[in-house]
Amino acid sequence: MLVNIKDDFDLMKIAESGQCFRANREADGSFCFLAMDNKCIIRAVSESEYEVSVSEKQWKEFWEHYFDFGLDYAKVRKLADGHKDDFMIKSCEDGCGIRILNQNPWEMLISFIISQRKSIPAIKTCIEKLCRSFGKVCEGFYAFPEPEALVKADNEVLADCGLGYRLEYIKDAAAKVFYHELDLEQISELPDEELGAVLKSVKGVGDKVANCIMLFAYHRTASVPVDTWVKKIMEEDYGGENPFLKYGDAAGIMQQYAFYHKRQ
DNA sequence: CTCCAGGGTTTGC
DNA sequence: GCAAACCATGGA
Repeated sequence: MLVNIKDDFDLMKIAESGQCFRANREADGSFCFLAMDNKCIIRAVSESEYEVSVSEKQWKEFWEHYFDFGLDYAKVRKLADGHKDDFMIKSCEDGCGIRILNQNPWEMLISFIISQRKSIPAIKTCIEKLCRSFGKVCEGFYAFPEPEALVKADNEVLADCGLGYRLEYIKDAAAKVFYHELDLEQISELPDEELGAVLKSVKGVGDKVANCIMLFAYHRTASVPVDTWVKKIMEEDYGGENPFLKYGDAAGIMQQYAFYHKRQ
């Protein structure tokens, strides 16, 4: 099916933005996005036209929300001009096309627990092994594992996925979700501060990982995950100050532009 | 071989 | 309250 996309949309930048770990460029130039047990192959055919592998129903009901087409990113990028914020103006130009995806909270919880002290390629490898070992077999791919599969997972097979010391964190998270000690859907009603506190009750989830889950799963765009790259930005480009807070509800989006720019 | 990665928890002061 | 030590593994 053909879809028309007029707002910022750069598949390569989104796939490499470090917010999703199961998006890849194929040899033919198309991009494959996997989310839980959903798959979409998408390819640019002209300036604003894209060929997608899913039905109109699936596109409207799932992927439009996934790619966050409800938000005007061109408008967000203009905020940097208003603050005369040179580093952020460059970041917005450089990162133009990035969007904050609406991803599954469970997938983000597990993915970002794994992310600590790992490079992005290593995270992707680790998650792919998890899916291959514990995910449902779908047409041409493995789904992201359900909580039940990880609760019941054999520790040796889990260890072979390269989790390292994070294995007990993953087990704790899976148990809390599977036995409804943590309801990832219900907590979506909570205000930012309480949502963050609940997420941090999971072992291995600290301030940074909680903020990633809030931003990339619950679309709390005021959340700013502070990682090694953001610390570098604050130290090297803003004299120790946090340059994102002044953007309020757009802080997390500006952070994502800056993260992309700094990593280039 | 060495270094470090989208950090968090535990320990010691 | 804070800083330092420690954590297991893969990719560059």
